[in-house]
Amino acid sequence: MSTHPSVKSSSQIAIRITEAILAKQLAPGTRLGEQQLADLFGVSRTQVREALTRLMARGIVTVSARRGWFVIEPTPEQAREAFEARRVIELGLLRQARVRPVSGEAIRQLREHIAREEAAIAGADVGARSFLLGDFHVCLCECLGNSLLSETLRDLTARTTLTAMLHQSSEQAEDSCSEHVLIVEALERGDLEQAEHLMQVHLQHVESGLNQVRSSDPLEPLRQALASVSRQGAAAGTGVAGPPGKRPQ
Amino acid sequence: MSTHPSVKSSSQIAIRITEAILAKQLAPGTRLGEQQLADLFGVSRTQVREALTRLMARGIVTVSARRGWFVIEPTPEQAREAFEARRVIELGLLRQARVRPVSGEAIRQLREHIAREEAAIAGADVGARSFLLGDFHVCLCECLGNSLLSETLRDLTARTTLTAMLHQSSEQAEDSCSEHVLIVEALERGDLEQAEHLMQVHLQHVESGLNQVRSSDPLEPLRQALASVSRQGAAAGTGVAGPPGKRPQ
DNA sequence: TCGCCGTGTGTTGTATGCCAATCTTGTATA
DNA sequence: TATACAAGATTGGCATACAACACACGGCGA
Repeated sequence: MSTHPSVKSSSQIAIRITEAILAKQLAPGTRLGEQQLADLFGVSRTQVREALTRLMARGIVTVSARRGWFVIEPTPEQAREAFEARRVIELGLLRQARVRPVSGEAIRQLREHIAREEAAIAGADVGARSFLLGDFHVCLCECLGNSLLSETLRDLTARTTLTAMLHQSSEQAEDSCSEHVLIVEALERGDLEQAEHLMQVHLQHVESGLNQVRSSDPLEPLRQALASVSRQGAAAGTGVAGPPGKRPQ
Repeated sequence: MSTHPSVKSSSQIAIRITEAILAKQLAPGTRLGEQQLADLFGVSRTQVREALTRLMARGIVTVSARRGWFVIEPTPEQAREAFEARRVIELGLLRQARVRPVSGEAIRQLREHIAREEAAIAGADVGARSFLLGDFHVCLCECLGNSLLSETLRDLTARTTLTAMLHQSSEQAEDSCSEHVLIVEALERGDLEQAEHLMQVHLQHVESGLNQVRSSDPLEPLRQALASVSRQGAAAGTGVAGPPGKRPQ
């Protein structure tokens, strides 16, 4: 899978990178060299640049002039904004859903998604777990009938995930999953007010993890700078989009 | 300004195209030839492709394989989705704003924006008017403190504008502007519930314009196809894709 | 030893040329 | 009239070249 040369289009590359971030396989601040990625995916720099350009437009990577491309490292302020944006969208979504009742098919899909979450948690698959826990919100958005917003939400989720890595929030996977269950149950009952409340609380829980760290440890940025480096090495170890030849170990 | 070679980055090109769309200077379906734009901006195809790629990621243009790039032509269904997304975001925004009161500075900025709207309406500057009427919503979003969402909102506004052109909704500029006034006044009073209601109504008004047309005239797409061509020709007459030299009058 | 400065190296930014794929269009033919 | 075919135009993508710039390294002076 990793060095497979048959990756056709640049969008495939963008998707791979996004997935890697959502699965916590790419740490914030990771360098994404054009030539490196080109070699890895077996394409030319042209395609890689196109993919990175697209990701930049979505706010997932940044480019430092003539220095390179990097996975974004959200500042606490940016993290707050991302959560705020998620609150606006997800709560607004549930509120608007009052007009148009949730279909049974949507409920079924959400239940299926939660089943996958539980499987990933049971199987201790960290990557899949992280991905699915974030993807639930995207899935919910799609099930409520708005695929436009789901794209935005996916990007925001990526930011959130990166923030969580950077500020090492304690991801209580089981808690998140059970909260997802409660939300879907409320939706099934048609109790959208309750669903909205539960979502509010859920997002608050997710966000609160990093607030603790931030407020209690003022010299946290330094520790994180170092942690970021070590994690970068770990990412390369997985064999994924992390620099291929790079570390001779 | 038109063939000025000093247009540095591809983002400038993307911005120009976006502005042209928001100002209704680029009709939906307009062809955006790579070489054409390259000549126009005095850069190579490389830069143009980058800009177009970015716009595609934002859902403003599409590329038909080996046929060319085009300004999107939202289908009625897509138009509905865009409005739905705007409702979710803008109403959600106002609801979340209940927690954090609106600052006086924000009110001041919004009032200034409305003043510009009124000036554009009085001056009969169609481009500026269209741009400002749409930009109000983006501006509101930024004033309420979320620059992340404002980008998304800008793209959605672009879609909305294109929809309006395609289904030639009667843009009652004065009405929209006075509704903007009411919304800001509600915000100033701190009556966020009322502001939310007003926004709901306002968006409904904007959307309703095209529903009429769609239901009453089934062969509308053809007429629009021709209208699109004539506009395209007019745009090309200015020296191409529209934005730079603007109207030689 | 410490601090400053030139140089070398690596990476991106951009342009250019090239060629294949294929869509459009115009034309010729049955 | 309708179909088939050929010519032209445009994108899709690659390789390359080269400039601009950032950064690390090593030398030089104090």
